Amino acid sequence: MNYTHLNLYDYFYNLVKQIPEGCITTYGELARALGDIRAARAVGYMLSINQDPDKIPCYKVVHTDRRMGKYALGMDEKEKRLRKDGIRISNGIVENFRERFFSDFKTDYPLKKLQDEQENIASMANFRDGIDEDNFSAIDVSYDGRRGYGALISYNRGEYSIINIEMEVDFPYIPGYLGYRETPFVEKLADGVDGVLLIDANGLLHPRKCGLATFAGVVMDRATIGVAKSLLMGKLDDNGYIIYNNEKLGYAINRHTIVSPGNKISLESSIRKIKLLGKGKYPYILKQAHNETVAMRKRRLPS
DNA sequence: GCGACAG
DNA sequence: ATCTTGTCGC
Repeated sequence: MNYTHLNLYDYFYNLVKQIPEGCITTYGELARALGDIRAARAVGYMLSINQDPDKIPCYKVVHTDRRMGKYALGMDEKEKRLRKDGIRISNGIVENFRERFFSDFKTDYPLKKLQDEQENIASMANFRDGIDEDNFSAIDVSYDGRRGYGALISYNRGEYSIINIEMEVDFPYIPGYLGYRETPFVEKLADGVDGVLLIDANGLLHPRKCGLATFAGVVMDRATIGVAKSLLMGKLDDNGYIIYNNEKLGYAINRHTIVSPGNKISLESSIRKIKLLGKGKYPYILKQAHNETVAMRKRRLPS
């Protein structure tokens, strides 16, 4: 199963280049041009790692409430560049915000298209048991800017083994779109390793029923279980289940161990498996995978 | 004004 | 996730 490989960084920086001379826009407006207001923080993040502030004019992006916002080259520099464009600033507030506000981006709202794709992928997930659960692997990824460090720790046929990889990412973290960021790691790490994949994320417990565990599970036609450390959405009922729109989508083993099925496994089996593995706590194998990715990243940091 | 917001 | 340029809703 294939899916859209979109370089959201490139797409985004091209949107920023569209802001006309003498105009400003907001983080939120750029997020809407991407297709989802929930990308607003990712907009700030992508601007913060902008490698070319002269060609990609991120100084033109300000807060919705007219505050100037931050700038990697310093607030004074942002104010200076804005003033040069005729933007009036007083006490860090944009005075002529209204007449200089630009929102007419030429865009095809890529995140909306990805949402449609997620719904389609979700419709292909199945939650029937049948896969051998005795062999399993845990996957996690750490980041340093656009560089990602992924690790897989597997317990197969009584033996532990570890695989790690390093790749550049072309998609930032945006709540609801983790599949597009991390599926490439899952595919590469789990290729040739059999058994159930435990993924540090949600599966069914997702606004479009397509968290990373489901997304990657369907793409790879593999059994996956999502084990998140915090609640993305929904409410806990009296029995520990997580309910969203009157549907049971997940289960909280504890406050920091949120289980939802990804693909080719039921919610009940997912709960049983993770409860057993972690003895009611966050499974150690997932913690190990996380520790490994952090170690990889620190090893690579400039010495 | 404070929390939500997978990683 | 890292230590970092947000927004909305209660």
